[in-house]
Formats: sequence, structure tokens, C-alpha cells
Amino acid sequence: MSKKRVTITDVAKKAGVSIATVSRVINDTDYHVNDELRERVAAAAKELQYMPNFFGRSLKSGKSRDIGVILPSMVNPFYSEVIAGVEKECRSAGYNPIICTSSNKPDKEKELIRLLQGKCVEGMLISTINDDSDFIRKIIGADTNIVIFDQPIPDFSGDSVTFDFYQAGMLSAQYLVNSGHTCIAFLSAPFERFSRRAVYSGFCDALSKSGDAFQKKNLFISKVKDFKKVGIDEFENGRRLAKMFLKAHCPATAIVTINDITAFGIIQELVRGGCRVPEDVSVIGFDNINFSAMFSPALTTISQPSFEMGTMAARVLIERIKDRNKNSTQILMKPAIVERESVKKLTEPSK
Amino acid sequence: MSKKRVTITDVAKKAGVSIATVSRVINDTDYHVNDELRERVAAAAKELQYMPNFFGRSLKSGKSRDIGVILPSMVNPFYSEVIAGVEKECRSAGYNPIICTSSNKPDKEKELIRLLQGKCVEGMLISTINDDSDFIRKIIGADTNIVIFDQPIPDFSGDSVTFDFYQAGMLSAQYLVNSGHTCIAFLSAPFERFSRRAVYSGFCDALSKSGDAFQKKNLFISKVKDFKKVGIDEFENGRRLAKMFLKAHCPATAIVTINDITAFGIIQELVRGGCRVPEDVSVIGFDNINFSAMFSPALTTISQPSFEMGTMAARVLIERIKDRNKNSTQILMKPAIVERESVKKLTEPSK
DNA sequence: ATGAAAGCGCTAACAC
DNA sequence: GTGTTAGCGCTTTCAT
Repeated sequence: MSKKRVTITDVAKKAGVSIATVSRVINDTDYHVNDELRERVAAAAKELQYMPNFFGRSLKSGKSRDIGVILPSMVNPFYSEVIAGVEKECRSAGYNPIICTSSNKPDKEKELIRLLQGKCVEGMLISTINDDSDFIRKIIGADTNIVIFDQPIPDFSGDSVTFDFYQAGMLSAQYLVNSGHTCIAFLSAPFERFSRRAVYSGFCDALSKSGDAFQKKNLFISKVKDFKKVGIDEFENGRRLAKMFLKAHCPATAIVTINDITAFGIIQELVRGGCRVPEDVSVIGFDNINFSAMFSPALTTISQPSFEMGTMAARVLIERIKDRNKNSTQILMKPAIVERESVKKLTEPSK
Repeated sequence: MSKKRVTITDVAKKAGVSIATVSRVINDTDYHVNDELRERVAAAAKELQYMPNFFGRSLKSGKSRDIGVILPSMVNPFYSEVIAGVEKECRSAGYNPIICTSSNKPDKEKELIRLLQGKCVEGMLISTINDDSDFIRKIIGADTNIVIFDQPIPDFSGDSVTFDFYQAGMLSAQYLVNSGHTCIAFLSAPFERFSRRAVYSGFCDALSKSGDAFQKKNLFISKVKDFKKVGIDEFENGRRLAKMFLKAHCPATAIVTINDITAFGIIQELVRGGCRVPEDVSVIGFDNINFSAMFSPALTTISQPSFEMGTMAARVLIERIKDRNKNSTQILMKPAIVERESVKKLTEPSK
């Protein structure tokens, strides 16, 4: 019943030319085709609503024009923005991103990589959650173009676009110290990811330098390893963390945490526990997702340029696809503090 | 330099069998293959890290196992959740979703449809923003399986999974009326989308029925048509709307708006203008995105089940792919009120 | 300037 | 039970 798909042969027949000519016209090569024929072909193609079959093309050329993208989650707006950047950059260069989420599951990540290889993607953008990073290296050993982004892999020497988590950790500590805070708490999910460890160590180092060495009793780590519904789970995790903080009667006047959503949870629970933010306790987030500006109090946070990171990563990958032999590019995106309302300045008169 | 891709021929050579046998083993057909050969092939495939080329397969079979998904945006968490649902359902059925965002641009939407056709997707999930819906019907006339979801198309008779916007509008009005509000305002972006018109008319009808016919002076519509960065733009739009509301000295005690993000903007600006929520003015949102629960005051809103809608839409499409002749399925997801803290009950003693 | 034809990797009908 | 082969739609070399 369903009409057969229109192929290059149909167009050729209709225009009374060979398929080779049709191909030339369709691909608009600089190949010289008689104007009259060219128009006849174009007309036939249009009339038949011809649409080249990518499979035929890709099979022949070995090029899919597809780019695989693997991310841990979709529901965290940070990643939505990353994807938006990736998509924009890819499409404007004529590539099609295939977006996959690993849902924080290492095995699924591996599976997706194989899937994408089967689809002959010309390259992949990977934000890996695999701690065993060797398998990524193996893939690169083969002939897949890869750019590691977001989550760094220690000692990785290929293309990467990552974020300077260490410095970000330093920044948040310094900012708090400069605002007059001397007793600061660090609230986090388990340190399974490189990024969290890096933030923490930057944070500790900065405190040491300023003379207020971090006190272990101010470190609160929740037990939750698996975030199934990432957005809401991280929020709940924040609430849990705040409860721990409150219960411990922690004397800290400021709290640093690992992402904005967690910060939202912390703030909500703090307020519920009778603790005003920032009057009684200051909170500084991490990511600067869109909602941080909408929250009340508007969240002071460390910006991790999501959209730009997506854009950059895609750009680096496309460069790599064009030239397989160029030197590897390693981009380290820098953090910046975004001052809003959730941190109180103890050194200035309160308003 | 880069090693050639391993093909079925390589595996066949290595195992000392024909490519047909390899194909049979790989696809694990119930075709009878000698156990010894089977193992030899499997071993060879594994050793060579063979990965079938989807293009060859798809070209031959005409099946891509891909499903195209077109959405207006990615940055609004409502859509992130929809996608999460779609992805989960597709993958568990062995399909691969190709996600595209039209960025609220009708032309881009059409372009994406063509792109997806070129990729031989077996079906598409479309949340259309095209007001001219005929072109969608044309596509269906051809041999593409389509499920319209999220944004309904009037008089559409094919498969669809949409949301009962009209009833949602009624619900919000009724809820407010039941809470004792008699003067209610409606704040919206321009009525270009069917969904917004439907919400508005449900809202008006419910008010009429309750005897408090809606007064036109309480309708505020902003001018902004194009949301480029959807998330943040909608927030800004909310702020703009709240300014208009404030400036007009509107006597309404409650505000209904078209989505949660806009509600966040409205609330922020209201508060900034010295108007407490919900003490002075109540606000009811729309969507129930994750952040609504995190906001303060936690947002009372109409839930539009995003993840489930994605799941349902994918499921309907997959059913359709399996049986092209079955009757069309039309699912209308029902709204529900989510009571939180942004609406004040005027009929009960205030706390 | 145009056409004929090979062949990309795979599946499935057919031959043995 | 296994192998041979045609051909899916396309690009591109090579003749003409």
C-alpha cells in the first residue's frame, strides 16, 4: 500500500538522464553539467519530492555526517544546555548529533559507544562516568574520533574540553573567605567522580593558604550513589545533606556544594529548619544553571559555561574530523563566580 | 594510517566460512548453523571486534531502527523530561531516537522533517509549532509513520498523544474559585499556539460557569513572539508580564499563567514590586516541572505529565511501526492540580 | 558533458 | 547446513 520511496533512479528516468547526472546535480558538485539538464533534473527531483537516501550515500562514501554524543543525563538542565550548544554547532557545520544518555550507568555507556560505532558516527563527544577510563583509550586507539568533555579523564592526552574544577573549588573558598567567612562546610554526594574530588581539593587548598585550614568535621557526604531521576534526586540529596548539617549543629556560617540543584535542596531544608539564607548561613552553588537566577534567594554560584562547553566540544571534534593528524587540543574552561544573593558578606555592614 | 573498519568479509575469512554464515550467526536467526561453525564465527567476530555496519544493513532491509523526534526546545526542562521518557521507551524496544530541536522556528521544523526522512527513520514523534498543519498531513499521506504529541493539531485524525489543555485551563480557574478568588488575571505570551488558546478558553469557560465571567482588563499578553533561549526568555517574559500587571494596578487576587518558568518570572517581579506571594497575590503555574517543587514559595501548578507523555508517544509510534494498518490511537493526557504554596485560600482562615 | 558500471557492507533467496 | 549471488541507493572512476 505504502508508496515506494523515490530513489535516484526514479528521478533519472523522469528527467531522461543517467543516475550519475542526477547525483551530480543533487550534490551540486563543481562538475560541469549542462544548464538545461541541470534544470530538468532539479525539476524532476522537486516534482517527485526526491530525498536522497543517506544510507546509500554513507555506505558508499563511508561518511555518515553523524556525531555521537554521550551524556550522563538529560534531566539536569546543565546538560540540556550543553546539548543545545552541541546541537547548534553540529548542525551549522552540517553534522547531525545523535544524543544518548548513559543514566549514570557505566555499562550503558559502553553499550552506547558500540551502538554509535555501528552507526558509523564520524566522531563522539563523551562525558564519561566510567572510572575505568582505559576503555576509552582503546576506542581511540581504533579509528574513532573522540572528544572528552565535561568530566575529565586523568592523564588523558587526546582532545578534550573540560572544566577547571580544581580552580573552581579554590574560587568558591576564596570568595567565601573574602566575604569574611572563616568556618565553612562542604556538602557533597560521594566522591566517586573526578570532578567532585577536584573541587574538594581546590577548596581545601585555598582554605589552607588563607590560614583557615578545612576541618574534617565540616565535611558532609551523603550515601546516595545512584541518581535515577537526576534532577529531583539531587535536590533530595541536598535536603538530606542539610538535615545532616543541622543535626550536627555545625558551626559553619557558609556552605559550599557540588551543584546548583543540590544547593536548592540544601536551602529549602535549611529554611524549613528555621535557618535563614543568607542571614544565618550562606550557600554557594555550582554550575550556574538558568534556574539559579530564578531562585529565591537568587543563588550565588560558580559558573560552568554549559552552552559554550557544548559548542567548543563540538567545534574541536569537527576540526579533528577534518584533520585526523593535527595535534590534540585540550581546552580547560575557566570558572567564574556569579554573585547573587545567597551569600552574606560578613565583612561589610549588613543591609 | 587509520585501520580499515572490520567488515563481515573479514570475519568470514578469519573464520573460514562464507559471509552468509557470518550474517546468520550475527543476527542469531533461528536458521540452523552448525554449533562448531557458530562458535568459530563468534570467536572471530569477537577477536576482530567486529561491529556490523548499520548502513549496509539498513540499505538492504529498508529498516533503520531509528525514530526521529522533533521538539521546539531542549532547554525547557519540560521537554528534557519528555525526551527522557522517549529515549527510555525507544531504547528498550531496540529503537534509537534522533532528537532534534526546531528552536520554535517553523522553517527549521520542516527542514528537520526532511533530514529525518533522508535518514530513513521508521517514524517520527513531532511536537509541532507550525500553525499551518497541512504539511504534516502531507507527510503522513506519504509513507512516514507519525505521532503528533504535546502540541495538538486541530482536527488531526492520525496517532496522537496530547494534553487536555482546555480542561487544564478549567481546572486552574476552578481551583482558584474554590479557593475563594473572584478576581483572577490571566498572563500569557501571545496566543500563537493552539495550546495557549485552549488553556485560555477553558479558563474563561470555567469562570463563566462559576458566575464570575472573566474580565478582559485582567488579560495581559506580552509581545514577545520569539523565544530564543527558551528557558531564560520565558522567565524574562514572566517578569515583563508582572510589570504590566503591577503597572495596571490590576485588582486581581490571583494569577494564572501558561507555564512554570513564566510563573517564576512573575513571582520574582511581583516580590520585587513589594507584592508578596501568596499573601497579596496568588500565582498558579502550568507544567509542573521539577523545579516547581524546589522553588519558594513551592509552586502550585497544573501537572502535565512530561515523562509519561514521552513514554506514551514512543509506545504509540512503535505500535504503529509494527502494524501500519491498525486504527489510529488518540491519547489525551489529563491534567491534575498540584497543590503547593503559591496560592492562598481566601475561604479559610489565613495562617 | 554525459553515461556505464563498479562496489560500499549487508541480507536473503536460491543453489548445492 | 552452507555457500553463492543479486541488489538495496548511492558516488565516482573511467569511457565515450
